Amino acid sequence: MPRTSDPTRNRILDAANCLFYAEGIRAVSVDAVAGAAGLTKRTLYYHFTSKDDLIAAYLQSRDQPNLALFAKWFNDEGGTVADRVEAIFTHLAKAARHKKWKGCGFLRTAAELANMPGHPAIKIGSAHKKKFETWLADILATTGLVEPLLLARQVVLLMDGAFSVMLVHRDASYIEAAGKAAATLVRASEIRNVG
Amino acid sequence: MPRTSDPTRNRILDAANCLFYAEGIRAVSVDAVAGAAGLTKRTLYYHFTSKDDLIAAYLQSRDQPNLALFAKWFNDEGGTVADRVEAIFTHLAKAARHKKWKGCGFLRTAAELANMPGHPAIKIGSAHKKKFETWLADILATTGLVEPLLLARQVVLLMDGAFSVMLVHRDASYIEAAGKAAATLVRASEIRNVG
DNA sequence: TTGTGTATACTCACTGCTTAGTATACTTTT
DNA sequence: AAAAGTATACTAAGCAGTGAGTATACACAA
Repeated sequence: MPRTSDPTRNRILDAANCLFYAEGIRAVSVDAVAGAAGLTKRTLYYHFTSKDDLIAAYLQSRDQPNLALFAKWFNDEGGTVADRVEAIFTHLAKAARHKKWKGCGFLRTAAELANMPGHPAIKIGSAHKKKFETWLADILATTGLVEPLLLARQVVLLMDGAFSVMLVHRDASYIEAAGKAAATLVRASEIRNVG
Repeated sequence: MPRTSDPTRNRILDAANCLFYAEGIRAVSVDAVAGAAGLTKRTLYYHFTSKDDLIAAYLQSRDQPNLALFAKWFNDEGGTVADRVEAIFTHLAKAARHKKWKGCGFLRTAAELANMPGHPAIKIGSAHKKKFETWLADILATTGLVEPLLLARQVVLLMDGAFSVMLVHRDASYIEAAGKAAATLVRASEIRNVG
């Protein structure tokens, strides 16, 4: 049984990450991933039991890095909580202007696998989104805002809306509009708390 | 050249609508659509030039019905504009609890075709979303709210966020949270206008 | 130190199936 | 007869997954 730190396994995951994110899950064959990783399909099947297994592992490998990036964007910002939440969107809009940007891998995979609700990859996506929501709710609660759970959820909805709408319009100003909305909601929560 | 009102063409579109929405674009073969429509693939190719053409026609056929439904949900509701906007989300949440519900066909198609930015189906999706945004902005402007364009866009972002997040969590309370956020934003816009 | 056993990590070649799209011919309608 | 519409049967390519075998490395016994 190959170990998690296996360099070959990681090479396959890197290739899967590139291809699945760039082209989509169903559009990329196992052969293509193996080829990009510089080995044969049979070897890939030595490290992963199936394509579904590979898809799940691909998303799992994106969980921590993505969360860390959002946290960094928030933490590097000064000002009020509203400002710092909006900063996440500002950085997202910047990233989204790059040509290779194709939205959120978790959401796109869930959309593609909408006919398989119990798919392992969707569960991993669900856990990932929940982690972000909880992280944000904790921050909002610590700041003393009212209804931090609801507020965090609403910010998440704006963020995921921005991810999705971008794939339709390819216009990063939507992400900035979402950021403004998030800031408005946070400030409304501040006001309600003070008053 | 077959006409738009062709009953056979519509039968194919109905089948495409059911299958593409239920299973996804790439997961459904042209054969499957033809079979569900009760005819052979060759006949389908007489009415549509390619699978991409069929996909685009499928989304085009959903444009007006979907917009009409949202308008009905809004118009049937009494109360303030905020209440009526929130009503759209409430109805959406109700629809989303059905097992067959699989989110927004336009967004899911855009997510699946994220590697083909210029695809006709994505352009149709873009036009559809723009129409809804414009319809809402007109209402908000007529009501005398400040920045109706931005506000309409933010409501759209919440709605599309709700569509997408639902595919990950399968929890309709997210749609209600989005509705509350939309109402909060609309009311914040009212307040700013009055003050 | 040489030989034997074994697990790891890999490749080549393949199966069985599905795919989008087409060449050709038949039927029905006008 | 001519045109529209449909079916049968096909091509050529791609797909996920597998059977069978190989190179390497490392363990341990003689």
